[in-house]
Amino acid sequence: MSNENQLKKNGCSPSHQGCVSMVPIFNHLDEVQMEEIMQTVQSYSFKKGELIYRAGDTSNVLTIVNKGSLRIYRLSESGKEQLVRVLKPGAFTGELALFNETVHENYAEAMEETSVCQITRESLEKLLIKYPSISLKILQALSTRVDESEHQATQFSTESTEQRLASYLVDLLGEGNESMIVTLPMTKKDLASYIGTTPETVSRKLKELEDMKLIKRISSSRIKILDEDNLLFL
Amino acid sequence: MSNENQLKKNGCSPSHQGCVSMVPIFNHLDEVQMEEIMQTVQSYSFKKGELIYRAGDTSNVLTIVNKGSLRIYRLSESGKEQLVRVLKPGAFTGELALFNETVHENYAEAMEETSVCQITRESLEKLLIKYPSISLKILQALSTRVDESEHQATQFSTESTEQRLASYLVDLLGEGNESMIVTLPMTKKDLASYIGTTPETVSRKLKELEDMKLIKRISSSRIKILDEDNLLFL
DNA sequence: GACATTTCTTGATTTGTATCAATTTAGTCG
DNA sequence: CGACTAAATTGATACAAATCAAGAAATGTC
Repeated sequence: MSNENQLKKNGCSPSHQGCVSMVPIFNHLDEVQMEEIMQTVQSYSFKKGELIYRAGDTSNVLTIVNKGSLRIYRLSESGKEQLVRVLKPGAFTGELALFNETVHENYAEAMEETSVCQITRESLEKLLIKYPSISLKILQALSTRVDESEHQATQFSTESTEQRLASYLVDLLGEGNESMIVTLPMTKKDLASYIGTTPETVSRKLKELEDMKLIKRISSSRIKILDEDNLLFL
Repeated sequence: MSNENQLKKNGCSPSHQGCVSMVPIFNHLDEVQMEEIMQTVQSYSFKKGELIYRAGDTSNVLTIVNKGSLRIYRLSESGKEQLVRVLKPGAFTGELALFNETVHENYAEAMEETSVCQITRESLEKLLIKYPSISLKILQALSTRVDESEHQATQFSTESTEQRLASYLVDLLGEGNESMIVTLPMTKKDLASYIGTTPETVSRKLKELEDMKLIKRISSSRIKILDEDNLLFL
């Protein structure tokens, strides 16, 4: 942990109950088993802007988001920052350093007041042996992440900024959102970093999409999707 | 399997011995255990250009490369192809469709005469329960893949084509290659697709790097690295 | 609620890279 | 081996998006 002075450990708070019962990698187990896992899990909270870990740190814990959100980002060789993904409750990070006994390659930063649970390598390995279904859940999660990340890489290398922005908005919309209104979960600066462009270009492209009557900006962070099909068809 | 007529199944050939004893996810086990796994594994071979699977296919097997190489690529929404990675002996693919019981999102094509081993979901799940260390190996491999893919996405979004090409060449060089000569493992067309550019630009950038005395082209597919440090420092 | 600070937007300009077109080179096969 | 096909190179041009700069809006703070 890179900033021990800043975190609050609350070993027995009820908050990490949720942590176990809520996350996909554990919540398929029964009550007794989850109770057992709770004993092995530590809960911490971070204030906005605090780092859970940074690139280069060694670590032997898996970090699971309980409440709030984490910003996972990388720095390129030339020092530019790229937002890799945003972790919402139930998602985990730190698997690279954990499973490969190596250092972190990315940064995890609290985007708001955020509480996380951490489980050590030893505890997790014991659990994986005792409950192989947990392995399967983590394998599912990781293979999905590989897919998402490769999808993103493909978009970066083959699609225009406009297309990437448009499909990001449609992704945000998700299934069966009647209102057709999406709320941007991050600043435009982070959004730009996430889709691999600059804030200026995001601003301009949003205006273009609005001019084309594909979207309508409701407020600075709320956007109404007017024409989902043509957004994907750019 | 998308082209059953084209593949040759050779159930009892010695080739899939190697398949098990060679791959990182199994070769830490002892002889008897590997023998057991060999019983559950099927071996197939593919000719150059044949597809092992395509996007949209359902599948319940994990495919492990035994000999030869596979080209894993994706098509973007707009139909452009992007080379995601090249699988060499010991590497595996198909985990998304396997673990998530969903369809493939990418294509796997033999780059040359290639033999693979396949293991079904049922067999693998039994093995994972019996030998949890296999889970750990797969978790290691997948978390490394997530890291590599996110690294690539970050490069796409933050680095210039020239920098991406240069760091690709340095990556190819690897550790302790005395000769400082790398051999491109794919056509320039595939290389262009892999680093997210066009063949024309690859050609031009290689010339620029040569003009800068950072590399020297020996033959069409062999390149001598003259100045590793400055290649990374572009 | 007014001030300060960051974020966002808009404009003018530059630049990197894609695209199109034409050779040249390399690879393949009868 | 020469003919054919695909791959690679080179040049000219077009264009998307980054950069630089400045003002507007939003957000946070005392």
